Amino acid sequence: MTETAPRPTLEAVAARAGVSRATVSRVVNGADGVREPLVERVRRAVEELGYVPNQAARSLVTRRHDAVAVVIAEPENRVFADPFFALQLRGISKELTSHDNQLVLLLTEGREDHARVGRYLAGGHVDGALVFSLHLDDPLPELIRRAGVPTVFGGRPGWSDGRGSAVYVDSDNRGGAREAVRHLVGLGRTRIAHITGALDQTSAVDRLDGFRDVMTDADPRMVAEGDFTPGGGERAMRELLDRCPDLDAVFAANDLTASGALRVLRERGRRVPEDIAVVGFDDMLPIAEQTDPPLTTVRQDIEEMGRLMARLLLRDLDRRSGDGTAEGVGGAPSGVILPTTLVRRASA
Amino acid sequence: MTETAPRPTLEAVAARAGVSRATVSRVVNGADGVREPLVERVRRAVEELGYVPNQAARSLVTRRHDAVAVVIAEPENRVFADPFFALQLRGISKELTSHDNQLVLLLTEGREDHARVGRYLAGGHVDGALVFSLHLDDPLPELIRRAGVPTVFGGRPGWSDGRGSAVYVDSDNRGGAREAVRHLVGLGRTRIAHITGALDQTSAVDRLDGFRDVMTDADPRMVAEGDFTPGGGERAMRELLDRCPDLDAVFAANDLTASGALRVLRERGRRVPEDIAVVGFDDMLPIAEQTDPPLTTVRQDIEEMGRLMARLLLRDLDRRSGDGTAEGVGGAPSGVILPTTLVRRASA
DNA sequence: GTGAAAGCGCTAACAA
DNA sequence: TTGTTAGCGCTTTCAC
Repeated sequence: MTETAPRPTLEAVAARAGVSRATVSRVVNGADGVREPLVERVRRAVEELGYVPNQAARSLVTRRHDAVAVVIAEPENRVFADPFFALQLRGISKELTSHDNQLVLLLTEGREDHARVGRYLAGGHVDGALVFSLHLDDPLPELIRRAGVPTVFGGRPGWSDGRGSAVYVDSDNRGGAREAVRHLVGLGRTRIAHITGALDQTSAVDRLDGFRDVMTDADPRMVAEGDFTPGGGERAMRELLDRCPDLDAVFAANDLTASGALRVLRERGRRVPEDIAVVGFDDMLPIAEQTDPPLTTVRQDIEEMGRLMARLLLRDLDRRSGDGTAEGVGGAPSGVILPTTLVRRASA
Repeated sequence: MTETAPRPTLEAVAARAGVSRATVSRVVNGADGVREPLVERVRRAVEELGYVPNQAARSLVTRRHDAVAVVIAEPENRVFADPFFALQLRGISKELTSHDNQLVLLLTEGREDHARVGRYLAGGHVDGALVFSLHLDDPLPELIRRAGVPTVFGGRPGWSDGRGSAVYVDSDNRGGAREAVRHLVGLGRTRIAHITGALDQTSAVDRLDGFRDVMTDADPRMVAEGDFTPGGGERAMRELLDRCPDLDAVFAANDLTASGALRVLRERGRRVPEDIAVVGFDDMLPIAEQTDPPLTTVRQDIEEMGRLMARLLLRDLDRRSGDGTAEGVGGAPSGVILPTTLVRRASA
């Protein structure tokens, strides 16, 4: 490793180009009102010196950081068990990158971490935040609200309203669930069960609601609670089979859950889809394509969700820097709901 | 959203506590040499005002950012298809967090991104970098070297040495592979095949070497090239079966590959493990436990790898801030190799 | 159109 | 032990 290279400053560039710091600053920041020959000279000096602006110095005066925090609050291990999280990050990263913003990742696992995140957000290190995986009792939204950082949520926040508006991006969980169940109905199935996700998350609640929209007269015993994991899927599937041995279809709250259910069905000698049809949710490829049989499932465009969240946030940040203040995007509780599509494979 | 709150400054705290800015700074930064009563007064003022230090101002003078970049260079989609990446991030995040460092995530997908990353790293926005998923022809290491940022690599970098030292953390890919193959030998298998990973990554090469260490006289036709994906596993498995119909075991370069192989075996009516035993690598739970049959595989502690990388980097950063300069940790090309363990399930 | 000068909020000598 | 002071590198009025 070499000596810490003494990085050139604006001053140095100015000297080299024979102009003032102010002029260099203007050129570097693309402000107009500098005459062409000077621009050229400055550009060359920047090039020759390998000048890169010092972000800290800049932030100190502009109060912008061109950085966004991504907060992933997941006490359990779920996020880490499926690629959901990676895909969202990718979408976010692409969008932020194309707007020259940095992504600061904040992973939290317990209560202690919340305080830390709250402090960080309140510390004004980033211009905004993208927040995921909220659970109903999560203290994080409140901390974030108090921190006063512009925020976009991933997934509909679960708090009963009155707590002010929230900007969020979500999949059409309810509509997607309806489509899944209708598909099963269209297959001639009549004894359709549902394995829910973790019901402290709105995505699970919404999918359950979608199920009920179609199965208006569903026997309550046809619904078993899962938790979005394969293990939960297994447990729930066993319950269902014990309670209602004659069921002929299952809609699982996600693909992981479905994979657990499939395992139990195989173990109990039920053929899929002949005896029991199975539909999942997510279309996580490494899961959905690898199960036996491959899973019919509801696809949501995870990467696009991430992208859209970032886009909404950046737009909001731009608006704020115009006037001094701003409401949540649009001034009212606003959510953007992305469509889902049913992907047919062999399981239903 | 409310007005942008005018955050209190050191000055404000000092005024409130009736001391100088310097004293407040000392208290805030935990420097000793301030008498108890004053400390107390300052603490109270900080509390009352809700003071949070302005990181930009601090960095401007200290030239520390307490931030580390995590660079994940993955042109393909592989990282996003398995939870590898999430686990490493978790390990890194935990370690950084406990040392009050932030994690800046840099995802790259193509050549254009490399330049951007290089610029960012050279821009002195972060104190160091953790870099993953290097491929043999990757231009990134060179960019990073030129940026002069202290770096720890995840996985042994593939360049032929002479290009200077590199600090890295890796699993014992070769040893793990040996153990896997020996296990198959111990099972009485004699016609053992190997499906490699993407051979432009050292992990794949090392696992192949491990295979060869044990199967010294292996028929070259018993090795088929894969790419760490299920699809690659399928393709390779078909090849192997066509070339050597009498093989009785397969060691796959990772679990995803193994899952593809299993699918082909099932499709061709070969029983696992009776006819053909299969061993994977990684022990990615959602994959390894869900396959049919569950996968015997070589576990590497991914999260610990991430943790260790962060620890090494932070230690190095601390050392540097002591004297002005420093060599790569230990002053020589140095790698830390983490042990692997064989996990027995049903497939072998 | 360009430059001079005044800070942004903080740390780190140095004095007291 | 505490306070005073001089910048860190940049943007941004405000004159010219």
